[in-house]
Amino acid sequence: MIREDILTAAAQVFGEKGFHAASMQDIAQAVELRKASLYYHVSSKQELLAGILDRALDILIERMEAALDPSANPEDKIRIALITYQEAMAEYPNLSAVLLLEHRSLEQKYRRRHIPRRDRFEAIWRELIEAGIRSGAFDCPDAGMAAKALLGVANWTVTWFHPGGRMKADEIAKMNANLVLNGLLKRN
Amino acid sequence: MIREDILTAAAQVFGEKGFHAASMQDIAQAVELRKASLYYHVSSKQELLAGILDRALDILIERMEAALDPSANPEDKIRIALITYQEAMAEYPNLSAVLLLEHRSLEQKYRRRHIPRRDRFEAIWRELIEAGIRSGAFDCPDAGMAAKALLGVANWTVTWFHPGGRMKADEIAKMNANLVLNGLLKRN
DNA sequence: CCTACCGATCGGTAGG
DNA sequence: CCTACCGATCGGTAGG
Repeated sequence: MIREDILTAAAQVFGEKGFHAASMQDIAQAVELRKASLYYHVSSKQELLAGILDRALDILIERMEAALDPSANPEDKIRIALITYQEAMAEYPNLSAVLLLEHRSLEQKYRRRHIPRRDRFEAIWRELIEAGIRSGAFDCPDAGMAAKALLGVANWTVTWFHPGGRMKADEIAKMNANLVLNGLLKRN
Repeated sequence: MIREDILTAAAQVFGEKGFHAASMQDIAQAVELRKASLYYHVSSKQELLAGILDRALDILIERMEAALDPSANPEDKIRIALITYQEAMAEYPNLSAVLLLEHRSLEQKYRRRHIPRRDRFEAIWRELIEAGIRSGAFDCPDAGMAAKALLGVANWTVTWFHPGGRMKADEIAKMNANLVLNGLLKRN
């Protein structure tokens, strides 16, 4: 589908320049069409942004669900989830960057659909942490805050990670998972 | 100075809308001038952005240096630095948001001046962590990565914190500091 | 510090 | 999917 190609190109352009700095002309050039032709496949720049955010959340949630073993203990679940999440972000850097940094450019209409989905994604993390508190493994006064901290560690990587850098994505993912889990686990 | 007022207004507008979504007209309106009059005090929109980033780094570095006791142990230093940093960000939310999220809108000329300053700021954190590794207090395989993780926890708050929310800034600062330090400290 | 204005570019539409 | 074009707005300047 051409629409998929346009979405991918838009994610790249939005991810590199930011939503408002990117133009429909930039996207048209990336898919080798004229700007006006984009509007046969897409109704507006806003709808394109919303489509990217949907796709990004779909992929990330799907990956995490596929990786999580329901019978594992809370500690292992969080470790697996965190590593999977970070590796998926490294695999789809443009989608991730747009999801995490550009959603504020969404206008009301689309934002009201998106924010609840994003909140549900955040709730997955909070529930994983709550399970670890209930089991007695974690020493943590507030699961919601811990989820924000955990997501801060993971999400912040989109602002600085580049594939050619000193460390590979999976190394970063493991080290961050170790640090976060060490921070959550109870001390004896 | 009127220039200071313009900088403050610009930080607010850039912080709320993002650099490219904000117009010089928006800033003029906020300081009750005509758009053209801004150019008597400021040479360009880019220079405004650069001025905000300078001011933000100046304030944050000054605060941290004032709070740090050189004779304290590494663990206490990091705790104090982290709490001070987060409270300063809560006190200057617009400057902080622009510093952390809008620097990529800087054009080459200004970016080349800014990035080294920002890197030096990051180096402060890495060195604090290295001191803790040397003293034997921290169990951490890579100080640079730990600094990125720590900054992720702190910096990510600019994307979600609002003064009227469930938790106050100083509570968040303390909880994040506890989590990060717990993550860094060696287990016995 | 203002009014008036510039060329460029924006998102989007008409019509085929 | 194209050419041609729209009104609106952009950052910035001229001139006083």
